[in-house]
Amino acid sequence: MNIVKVDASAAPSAADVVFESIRRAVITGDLADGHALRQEELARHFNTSRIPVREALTRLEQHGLVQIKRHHGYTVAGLTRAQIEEICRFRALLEGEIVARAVGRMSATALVQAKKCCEAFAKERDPVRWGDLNRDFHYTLYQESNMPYHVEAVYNALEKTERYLVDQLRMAHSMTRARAEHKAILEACIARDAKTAARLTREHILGAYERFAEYLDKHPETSKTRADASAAN
Amino acid sequence: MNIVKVDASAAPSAADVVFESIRRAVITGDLADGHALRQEELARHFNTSRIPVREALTRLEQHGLVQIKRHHGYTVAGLTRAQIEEICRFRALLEGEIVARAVGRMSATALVQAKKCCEAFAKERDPVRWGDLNRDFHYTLYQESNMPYHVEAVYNALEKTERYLVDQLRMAHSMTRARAEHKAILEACIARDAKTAARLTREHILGAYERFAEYLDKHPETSKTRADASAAN
DNA sequence: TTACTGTATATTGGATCCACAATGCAGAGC
DNA sequence: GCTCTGCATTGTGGATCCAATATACAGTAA
Repeated sequence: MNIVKVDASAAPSAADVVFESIRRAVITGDLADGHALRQEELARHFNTSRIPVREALTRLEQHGLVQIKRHHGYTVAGLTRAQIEEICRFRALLEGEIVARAVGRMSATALVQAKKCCEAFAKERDPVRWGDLNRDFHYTLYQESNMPYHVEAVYNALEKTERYLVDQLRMAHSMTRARAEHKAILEACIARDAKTAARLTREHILGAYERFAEYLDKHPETSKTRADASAAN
Repeated sequence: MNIVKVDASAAPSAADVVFESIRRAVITGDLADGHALRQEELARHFNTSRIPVREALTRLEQHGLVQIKRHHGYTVAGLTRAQIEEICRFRALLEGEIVARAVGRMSATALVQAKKCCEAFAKERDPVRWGDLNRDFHYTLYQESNMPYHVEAVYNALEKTERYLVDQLRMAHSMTRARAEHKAILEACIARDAKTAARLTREHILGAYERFAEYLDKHPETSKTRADASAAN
């Protein structure tokens, strides 16, 4: 047959669309922490009934991106500073292990792709794209680690904190620092130096948290998030 | 007031009940890998409509305990041997870190409780209870680590593999070995020796996988699971 | 016989409807 | 004025209903 082959059964369901859409809005920070997610309103917004909306919300709840209180509905789940810190430690531990394992297996094409991601990140001037480009760079390095479960865990951890950490990149020197750190990690990978790549990755992640925390200490009032609010119930 | 105080709003929803029930059946192995979960059938079984059943199933899917194929329904998600291995490595990495952190903070009451769990596990003769008792022991050690996100990740990882690994405990000497390993971990914790506790924990987890893998190599035919089957689709 | 087509059945995905809980407010009683 | 009760409104949790897809099978044409 001369017709392009596509798997029609892979078409996204309404619940998939709603899930991805809300997920994106939460992880980018477009939906503020604590924002109430009304089922009827979302159903109208996506032109469906409440059923797919509810499925999307239960999925998001399992990811920890939204919270539910019985008969009160779903709200965007904010993280406390302590939670953000723990998640960063979690990522540092795992991502260090993943790159260490991946370095030995990295193909030439993967390294080329990583270089491109690294450069794209370095060049990008629009802060809203930094999150995606940063993610692209790291996941390119991880893709041949053959540790899908670890990578998935990192992915879930990252998406919970990304909106808080990206803000920190807007600070003076933070972006130049991130560029340099990416470059150093990439070079360690090219040199097949697993130990260094792992250490640099851990430092990169924990350093980002440190700068985020410093920023919060200095300018608590500018915090658009509730990251420093204590558990509010 | 003299009436006992309970939070009525914390009462489980129908979806909660269905979720917990199916979850338990999957992690204990009562529901075999690949088993089809029919919504109507489950709804009748739990005396509800399909709506709470569907919510439970979407939650289980996010946990990776069941799989969905569009318009074909949900099935119990089995793991391949490679996946089990990776999850064990994941647990070893995290649980090592968690105990290391927890050892310094462990209260006397937690240590007493851990000792009780350790003994209860050692004494138990019914294999179906081993999984729970093993979990109780380890989580008692972790509960004061102040790393809830890490513990949660371990919990999710463990529940996916438990049904495969518990079988291995029925083998000759495996249970005695597990008892001894638990005792050694507990003693390292009492001695506040974080490094040893972490090392022993990692060895405990990876050792259990090794013995599981050996068992599979020797008796592939007895494998009630599809752990060694290649991706079946 | 064999390949193909149309239909019946089973089951899922989604829409609509209903019951009940939570909140806000107005009015009664003090 | 203050508190308490009852009602109206809003929104969630669950039930029922409908549409669309997948499978099985019978019937038909070559």
